[in-house]
Amino acid sequence: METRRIDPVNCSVARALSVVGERWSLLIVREALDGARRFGEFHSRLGIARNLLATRLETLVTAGVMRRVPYQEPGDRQRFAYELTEQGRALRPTLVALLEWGDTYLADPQGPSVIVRHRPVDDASSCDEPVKVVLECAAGHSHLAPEDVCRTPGPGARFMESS
Amino acid sequence: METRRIDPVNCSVARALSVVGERWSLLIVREALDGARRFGEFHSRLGIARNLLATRLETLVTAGVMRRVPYQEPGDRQRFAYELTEQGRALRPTLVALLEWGDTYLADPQGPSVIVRHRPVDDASSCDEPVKVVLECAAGHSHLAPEDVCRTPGPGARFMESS
DNA sequence: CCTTATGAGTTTACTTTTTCAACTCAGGCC
DNA sequence: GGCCTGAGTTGAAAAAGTAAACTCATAAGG
Repeated sequence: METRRIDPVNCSVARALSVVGERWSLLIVREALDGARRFGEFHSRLGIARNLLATRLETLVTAGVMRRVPYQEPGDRQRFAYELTEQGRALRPTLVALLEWGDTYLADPQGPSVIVRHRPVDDASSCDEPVKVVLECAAGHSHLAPEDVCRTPGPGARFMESS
Repeated sequence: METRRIDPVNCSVARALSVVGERWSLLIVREALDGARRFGEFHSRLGIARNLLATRLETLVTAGVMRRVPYQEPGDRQRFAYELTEQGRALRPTLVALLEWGDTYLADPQGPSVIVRHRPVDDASSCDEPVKVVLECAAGHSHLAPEDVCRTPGPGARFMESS
C-alpha cells in the first residue's frame, strides 16, 4: 500500500530553522528583544565569540530579522547598531514558547529567572500579569492541548511516496 | 550609574536551547509529533546522517524528551522505537510558533505546505479549523502583540552588574 | 546448515562550524 | 605622535556534522 506524506524538507519549520536555528541566533534575537543594540552589548551579554557574532548578525541582517543602523554618540565617531525588524520582533512567541518549556521542564530550583509580563511600551494600561503562549483555532477554541492539533497538507505541500 | 540586568545565561531559553537547540533536534521532534517512531523513519524523512541521528535520539532520550520503547513486529525480532514523552509533546507550541513565523516571512510562493488544524485524537468533535499561537496574559488579555510584553526578573533571577 | 535480507545502529575518513586569542582599523582626545 | 575605544577581522585548534561503508542480531529461504 502506498501512503502519501507531506515532504518534511519543504516546510516552514525547516526554513525558519535555516534562518534562526544556528547556534546563538535565537539568543541574539532574545537579547535584542530585551534592548541590546550594539556589537559589544551582544558580545558581553552572551559571551559569544566576536567573529561568530559578526557572522550571525550579518546572517540575521540579510535574512531580514535585523537591521544595521548607524548611530553616533556625541563626541564620538559614527558606529553601527543592530535592531530588530518587524520580522525579528515576530519571533517573540517562539521565544516565549521556548521559555515556558524550559521553565516547566528544566527549571532552576529557585524558580524561573525571567517572567514575561503584559506591559506595553506606552505603560498607561499597565496590566503586568504574566504572559503565556496558547494554541487557539480559528473557531475560537482556545488553550488547545498538544494532542488536540494535527498537521495537514496546505496549498504549497509537496508529497513523498512511501511503500 | 549602575544598572542591573537579568543574567542572560541563567535563563530558561538558554537551557531549552541546550536541549533542543542543536541542529536537527527540533526537526526530529516535529517528525515524532507527526507520527515517526522508528530509526529508519526519522532517517529517511529527514535525510540526517545515521550517526548523528543516533546521538540526537540518545540526547533527546536522556533529556526526557523522548523514550526508547521496544517493539516487535510479527515474524521479526525485537527492535526499538522512539516516542515523545509528555515533555516532548509540550514542544508543540514552540514548533507551531516557528511554523507560523516561517509561513509569514519565508513562505513558499504556493502558500504554506503545512496547516495545523484543531483535530483531536478522538475525532468526535472535529473542528478542523487552522490553529495559531497567541500570547495571552493571566488577566485574560489575549492576542498580545510582541511589543505589548516585556521580560521581568523572576524568583530565580541572577543579576549582572554593568556600568 | 548456509546464504541472503533487514533494521538499527557503529566506524572511519573527511568537511564545516565554532571557539579563542591576537590583531587591525578608524576616529577622538591629550 | 601616542594612546584609548568600539567594532570588527584573521588564523590556528577543537568540536560538530556528513557520507559511506561496515557490523550485528535475527528471520526466512533453500
